[in-house]
Amino acid sequence: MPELPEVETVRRTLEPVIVGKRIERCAVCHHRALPQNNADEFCRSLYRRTITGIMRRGKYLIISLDQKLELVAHLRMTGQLIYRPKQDLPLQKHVSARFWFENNGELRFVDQRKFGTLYLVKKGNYGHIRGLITLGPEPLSSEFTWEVLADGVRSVRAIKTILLDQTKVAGLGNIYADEALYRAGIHPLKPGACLSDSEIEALHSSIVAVLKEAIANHGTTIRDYRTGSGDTGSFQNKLEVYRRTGKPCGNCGTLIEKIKVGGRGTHFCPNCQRWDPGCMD
DNA sequence: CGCAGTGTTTTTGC
DNA sequence: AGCAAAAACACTGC
Repeated sequence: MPELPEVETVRRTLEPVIVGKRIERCAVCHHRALPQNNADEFCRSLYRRTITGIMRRGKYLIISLDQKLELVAHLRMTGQLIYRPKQDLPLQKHVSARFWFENNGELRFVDQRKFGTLYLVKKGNYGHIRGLITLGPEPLSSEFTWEVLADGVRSVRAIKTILLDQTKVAGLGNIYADEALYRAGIHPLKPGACLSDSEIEALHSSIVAVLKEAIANHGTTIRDYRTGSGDTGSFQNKLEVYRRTGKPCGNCGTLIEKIKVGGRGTHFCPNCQRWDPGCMD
């Protein structure tokens, strides 16, 4: 489910409705969602805490509370964080955790595959959230220049694999890695070290552009992803290669192909995205 | 019915 | 260093 645009959309949709609210009760339905916290202690610590903000870093959501606490969430494949203003959320399968607020309203963590995780930490104490502390640059921040991308790309690994490496760029997943490479006209198997400066510049602007457009469209809903309001996104209608195997490329008409790169399904146009295996010589 | 595949990440062993 | 596979799990599609 959630890559940077989806997590950012959840952040933006939750912010106006949960910041300032006070948690009155909490329930943990799937204890594995808390890899580092005891469920009882977790709920006790959250009792009557007020939400003071919600931030995003890569694919992590960080909900700040008073008493210098932070609730860090990673939605992994199918996690949803949805706020409902009344007690009107119907019973549903796969509820991992529930947070009830004063004066009604509930924030619910739903996760079909149960890979998603919640951590309650003292502000900034991310020591045991390894994926968070090793995160690379935020692609929509000013620190993410094409030169920074060029540094990350210096490797014999396939460029698609590098884009999925969260220590090189934070927040790209399978959908937007494929879409960015298509826009930049770069074959997903091309070794990072083979990219020219102009290709890296094109890739850099493609990454920024596709992420911004996806956020403007509230993310991509294939199946499970929902915004913080429970709505689907719409960027699935604008995908150019992802899940378009066998359909014509919008640029040249060649049929989109699907291959495996680093164990992940990878979609590309064999005509627009070419690669000379001799580039490593 | 059975099995491969799915938006993520981490760990292990080569 | 980098790669592949496996592991968390539930469900869909062929």
